[in-house]
Amino acid sequence: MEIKTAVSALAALAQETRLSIFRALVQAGPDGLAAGRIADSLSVAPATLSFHLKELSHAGLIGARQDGRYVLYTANYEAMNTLLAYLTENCCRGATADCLTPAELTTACCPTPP
Amino acid sequence: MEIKTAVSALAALAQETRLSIFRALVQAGPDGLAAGRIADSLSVAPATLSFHLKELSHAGLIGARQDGRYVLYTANYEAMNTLLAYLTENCCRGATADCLTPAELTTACCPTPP
DNA sequence: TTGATATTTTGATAAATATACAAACATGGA
DNA sequence: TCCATGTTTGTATATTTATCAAAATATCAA
Repeated sequence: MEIKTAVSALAALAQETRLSIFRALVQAGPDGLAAGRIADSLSVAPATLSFHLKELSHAGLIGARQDGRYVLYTANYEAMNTLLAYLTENCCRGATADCLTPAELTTACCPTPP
Repeated sequence: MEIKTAVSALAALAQETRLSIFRALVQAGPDGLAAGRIADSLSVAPATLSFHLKELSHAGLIGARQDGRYVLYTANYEAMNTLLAYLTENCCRGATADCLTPAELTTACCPTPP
């Protein structure tokens, strides 16, 4: 993972509204959530929500698909897992046996089958 | 974990120099690294490095201890693990069996024995 | 005590960004 | 066509953010 990619992802998450959106999507699972439902549950104005969704999307942390008149957003689990692995990469240089391996972290959440 | 805590941690990491510093400390392990060694390896001016170390420290991501005329900085593994667990909390609401549990993530790297 | 090394603080500067809202626009379905 | 769902644009405002030079602090050694 490129450091610039990691920095954009972290910057996108470093804001309360966006972090809440992202966590809601992580918890929603692969089916995702319609923009309207996110707006309702977080009490954010539609235009403001769109702005934040775009930020997360640009950072590669979420994806979107049209479903009828709804737009369903989903967490990009692979991107998240890659970020987690990047943060802990080469942890302790292996000095502590209990640390998770990069492989274990890249499948931390909803791993996509190869 | 409080969302504001998570946001400060993410904001602290959302900068190239600081992310590099933090990753270097994660890899250095519990012994840590002297400020000077970090400055050398990243080619950052001392004052600038101090500024960034303080940011990371305020966010609770690193700690420091004096060692002779050196100051040794260490990653706060517990804070990092807590952050990872917060991001993935309640992932998929358990729909995917393979997801790591919060407990597994809070010991992702260099877990502190209870 | 004096000098040398290591690190932090301060003050100044310069550039940039970030968030929110209102209103207009686009798209899909009944 | 009309309504519901979302997105875009323009605008306003406030707030940071990163860096450097120079001075200050701290520890050790001669």
